Amino acid sequence: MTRKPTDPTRPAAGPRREAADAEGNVRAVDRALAILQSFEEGDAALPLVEIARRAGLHLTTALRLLGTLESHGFVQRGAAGGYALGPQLLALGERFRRSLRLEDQVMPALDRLRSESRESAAFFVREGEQRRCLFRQESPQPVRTVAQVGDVAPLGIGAYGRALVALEAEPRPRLPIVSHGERLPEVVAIAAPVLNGRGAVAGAIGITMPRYRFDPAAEARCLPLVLREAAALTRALGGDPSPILALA
Amino acid sequence: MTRKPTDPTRPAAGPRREAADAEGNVRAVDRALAILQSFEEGDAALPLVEIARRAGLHLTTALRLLGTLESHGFVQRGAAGGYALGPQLLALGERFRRSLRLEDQVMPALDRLRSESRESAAFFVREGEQRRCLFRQESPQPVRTVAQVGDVAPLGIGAYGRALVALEAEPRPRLPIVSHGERLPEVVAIAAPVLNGRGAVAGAIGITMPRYRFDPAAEARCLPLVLREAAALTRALGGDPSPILALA
DNA sequence: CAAGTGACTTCCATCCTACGGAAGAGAAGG
DNA sequence: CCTTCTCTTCCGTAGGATGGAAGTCACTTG
Repeated sequence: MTRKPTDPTRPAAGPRREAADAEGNVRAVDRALAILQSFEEGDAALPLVEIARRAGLHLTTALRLLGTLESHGFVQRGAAGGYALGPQLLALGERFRRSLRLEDQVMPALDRLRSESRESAAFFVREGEQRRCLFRQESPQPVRTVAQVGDVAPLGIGAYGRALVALEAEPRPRLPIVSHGERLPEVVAIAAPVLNGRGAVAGAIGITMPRYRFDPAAEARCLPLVLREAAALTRALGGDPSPILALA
Repeated sequence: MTRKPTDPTRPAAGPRREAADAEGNVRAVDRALAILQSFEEGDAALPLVEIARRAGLHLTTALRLLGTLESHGFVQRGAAGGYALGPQLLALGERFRRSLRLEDQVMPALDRLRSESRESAAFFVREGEQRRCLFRQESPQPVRTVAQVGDVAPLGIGAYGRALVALEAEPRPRLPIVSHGERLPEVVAIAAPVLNGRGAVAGAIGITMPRYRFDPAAEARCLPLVLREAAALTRALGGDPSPILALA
């Protein structure tokens, strides 16, 4: 018999996270990946003890796993003597993103959106019952960054989240979708779906801005922009934008 | 018996890579990371057999490790039934990059370089005896992309590679450094070092263009741009740009 | 200055887990 | 139908990962 989901003999106390191992997984790898995922936004270099605590691992175990991760460049030792995420992750992350072959089409569209709206533009894709930010261009204005590349958010809420399911929702919403503080307070987002060559939803493109900058003038300026780029990007991906334009 | 570097009984032919395990590493983790690294540029989804061959692993072993990697989102199964890199890598790669806290300063500088030069701009950091591309803004012109975020290249060669060591080279080179087809044929690059608040080299910033676009007019336009942004970025990082300007 | 504290590292015997052989399932092709 | 190929499940074994204990080092406290 193999690993039970709940093991009462586990180190206990209160490790923040737990290596939520699935049945049949390789434990050592589960734990190593749990270590990587124990790094949170803004953590520069974490001391060994902290990593072990977060991942719920024995000190020795964490040390050994970190050594292995380090020798592959997945973590690196900080100058002040802790462990930080390593550069190999950047290389693989970009490789993942390029494997989707969206960058060449999406980035120019985001560039146009940003320069014409002077707001942050982003592109999300659906990932099961979530969505993930794949690309982003920051507003040239000194605004708060609310989202980050690689982040996940729920489907069905927020402009991007609703845009991704817009073509299967009943009743069909008008496009582009505008959300006022729907997921994040004080934030307005405008988004529309993008189709690929097979007519499926490839993602959602749009712009995000602080609410105080969203007035009727901004609305009149930005909505057509988003719609235009959603259609342009759909064409660039070999798709037919008419299902999108039909809801405009 | 364990795996020798060369094992005649291996699945045949030539496994392209080998899990170059270091002493004291956790084997299962070594192998899992080797699987991740066996994905190359342009590989969309690899069949299990191919992954096992590249990583030099038994089929069963590769399958089990892939299962574990999949349950953490480090790989995902393609529609056509193979394995591809997973979205979790993007999240962690970006987290790594943000942990360096350079993005807010570097990206605006790259934006300016790109929009004023209409060429691709990039920022490299030193990583031991190599350098790695951390940020990049693509030229608006339809040019060939030569480098990618996350890529590594050697130090000491190419404009960026020489800029990173410019302040310790003898004799000191003039800045910015210009390379004509030095590392990549048909490519011209212009780069200069960037200093941080402690006076150390934080990285190198510059632009890259196809050789045919580099004429005296382009040179007169671009060199000051790179120098200006190297100094501006140095100031933005709290450093003193005078060592850079002294070599201009 | 010595004792104490806390983070990190090394060592090693034990037990359990990852391993890979073998065989089954499933699809594609002849 | 049989062959061939890729992928998957199963299970006994052995070698590897584990974690306790003790050692090192730097820094603080009495």
